[in-house]
Amino acid sequence: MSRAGASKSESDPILAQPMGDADGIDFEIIELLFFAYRDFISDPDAILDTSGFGRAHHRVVHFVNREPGLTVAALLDTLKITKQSLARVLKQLIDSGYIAQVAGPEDRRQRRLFPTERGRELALALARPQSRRIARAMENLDESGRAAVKTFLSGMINPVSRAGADDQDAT
Amino acid sequence: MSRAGASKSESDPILAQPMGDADGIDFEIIELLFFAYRDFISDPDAILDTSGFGRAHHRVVHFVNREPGLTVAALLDTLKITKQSLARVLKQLIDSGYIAQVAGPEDRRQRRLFPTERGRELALALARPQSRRIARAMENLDESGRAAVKTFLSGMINPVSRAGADDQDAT
DNA sequence: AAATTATGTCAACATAGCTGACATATTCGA
DNA sequence: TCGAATATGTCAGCTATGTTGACATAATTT
Repeated sequence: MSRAGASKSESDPILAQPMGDADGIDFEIIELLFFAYRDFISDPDAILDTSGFGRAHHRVVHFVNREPGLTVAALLDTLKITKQSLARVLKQLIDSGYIAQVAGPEDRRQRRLFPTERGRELALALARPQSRRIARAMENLDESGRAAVKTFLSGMINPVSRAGADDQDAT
Repeated sequence: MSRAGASKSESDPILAQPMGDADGIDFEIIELLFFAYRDFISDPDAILDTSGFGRAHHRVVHFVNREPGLTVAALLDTLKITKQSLARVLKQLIDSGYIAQVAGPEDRRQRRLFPTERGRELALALARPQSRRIARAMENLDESGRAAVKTFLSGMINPVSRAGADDQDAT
């Protein structure tokens, strides 16, 4: 070897030309997505800072409020994290009265997750500024424009894998 | 006190009703953004795993390639992180020959950042699958639909603060 | 009764943020 | 010309949130 393994030192030539859409890549949308998401997430972050929670708590509170009675397994599948990761934040949310667990009526091994009043309020408070931001970003679009946005965002999402596809933490 | 401070225990009443668009909040778009971004970022993540870098490196390599000659201060401003955070990943990228520094021609205190050939290749490799995903998501949209997507994403971004606005780490 | 499933938990580790403090070189302003 | 301000680097320690692996318990299924 003489090149390849290069751990700097022998002065690698430098590129002064910006990488641009000319390279056949849609950098414009890539960056718009980066900045849009960064700012979109900063709204709830500011609120979270106050209450001592983080983004992980946000996601849990959100989905439990969107689908009360969710099982732990379903939540793990939605978030695509491990149960050990979830355990930490879920415990905090339960201990501080934002979420409650109820043994499954059919299968009593399950812990179905429900929001408390307090949990519902937090979820709404976090969603409010995000919804306002979305409304602002949409205000100059007509119906077909809004539909295009939904089509686009839906198209960015991986198709759901059927059946008992790949597990995350199959212990 | 008797309510309010509630640290669970005395059985908080549970809410079984899902929180929905009825609450005057656009949960549909909120969730589409969450899932879209999660999957969008998973493409480069898979590549990064191979090379031993992470998302932080991805962002640095990306912006240095997009704007060669960027100063450290400008990069910090784009990323909205602290210099100590940046230092870690930047050092690794420089040491392994993806990025090179050059003293500023005007102001020699500056370290202008440039990609090497190796760095350019990495940036392109990371952007490729993201661009493909975007193309797929756009394939059923006409020109006005694509324009709507750009308008929407642009509208989601915070307006740039003028002049020497708020600093991040004013040492 | 044995195997499987749903969940919880302990321990250790990695990444990528953060704050605070201080060092160095260079430039700018009085 | 000298002192202040600026651009950057670096040390040390903390936090949040992800990861693996191993093992425990209760309930359900076969």
